[in-house]
Amino acid sequence: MLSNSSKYAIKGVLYLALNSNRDHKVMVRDIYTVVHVPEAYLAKLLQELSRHGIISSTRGPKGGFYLSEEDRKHTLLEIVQVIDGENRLNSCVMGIRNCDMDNPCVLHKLVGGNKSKFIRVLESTKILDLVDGKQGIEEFFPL
Amino acid sequence: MLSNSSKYAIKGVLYLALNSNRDHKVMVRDIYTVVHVPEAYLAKLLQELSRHGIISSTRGPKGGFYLSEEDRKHTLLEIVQVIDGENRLNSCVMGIRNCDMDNPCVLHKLVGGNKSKFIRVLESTKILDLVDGKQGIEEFFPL
DNA sequence: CATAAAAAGGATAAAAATATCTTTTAATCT
DNA sequence: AGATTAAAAGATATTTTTATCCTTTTTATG
Repeated sequence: MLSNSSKYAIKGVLYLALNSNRDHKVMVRDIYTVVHVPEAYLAKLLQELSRHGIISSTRGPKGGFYLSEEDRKHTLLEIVQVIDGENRLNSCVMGIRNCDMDNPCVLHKLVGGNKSKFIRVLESTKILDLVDGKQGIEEFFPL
Repeated sequence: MLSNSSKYAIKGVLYLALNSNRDHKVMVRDIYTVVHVPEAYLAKLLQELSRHGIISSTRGPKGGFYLSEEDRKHTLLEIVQVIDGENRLNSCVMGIRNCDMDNPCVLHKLVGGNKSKFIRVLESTKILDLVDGKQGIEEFFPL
């Protein structure tokens, strides 16, 4: 449903949400040990998100990745779509051909409701929603 | 969430549910064109299910795969567990360490509810439930 | 008993996902 | 300007998943 890559990406972004801003950028090196994702791999994912304007980055000394206030308004779904592509989430849970959310097959009806709900959650959850909750920051870690 | 292999397996079993019984066994050859799964690959999956006693088979002329009345009482979850292993479905949706359904992380709470529901559907749906519905057989195909 | 039909099993191949390594580009700081 | 730092980009490697092929074993039937 979600690839590892997407999960990694979300974790990375969550770290950024908690620990970065325009004046405090963080290097992949600071992130990867905390979120338990291989450094180079995480770098790739963040680069991809950056290219798509989901997160921000600058090169060079004092550079790094960070989230602007605007960035924080992006949804989890946007992250997933950048990393996994548009299709993965929308295709039939059961892999049935010619079957999607609009025209669900019999198996789809069984489980499809849950899935669309899952997507709706991703769609309606902004990055800032994750952090602005009542929970303390600690609750997020270890990721 | 579900591997392709699991989906293939479920489709194959569904075909068996609709088209086989102890007195009418079917060959992989009859199934694979209908459910759009590569012949040899489907054979492997069905063999695996057969070894685990989820479906039945006999060799030789007039042999093939089929579902006994007992077989039909197996759940979709059992199929998935044979094919994907126990772990895949139970691990955290977000891939967070030390997080499972009993001790959900923050991200888990967001989406975890949907997932456990998904699992509960798989768990509570027997093979015969799929076929005994009001829907006509045609509705299941093309798979 | 011979033969053919069909699953079972083993070994290999191809593709996709995951991960690492190396080089390039851009920013900052002497 | 030159040195250094860090992301960006590109190339390569590894692992897992998916798929195929080929041989062996079992079994019904003539």
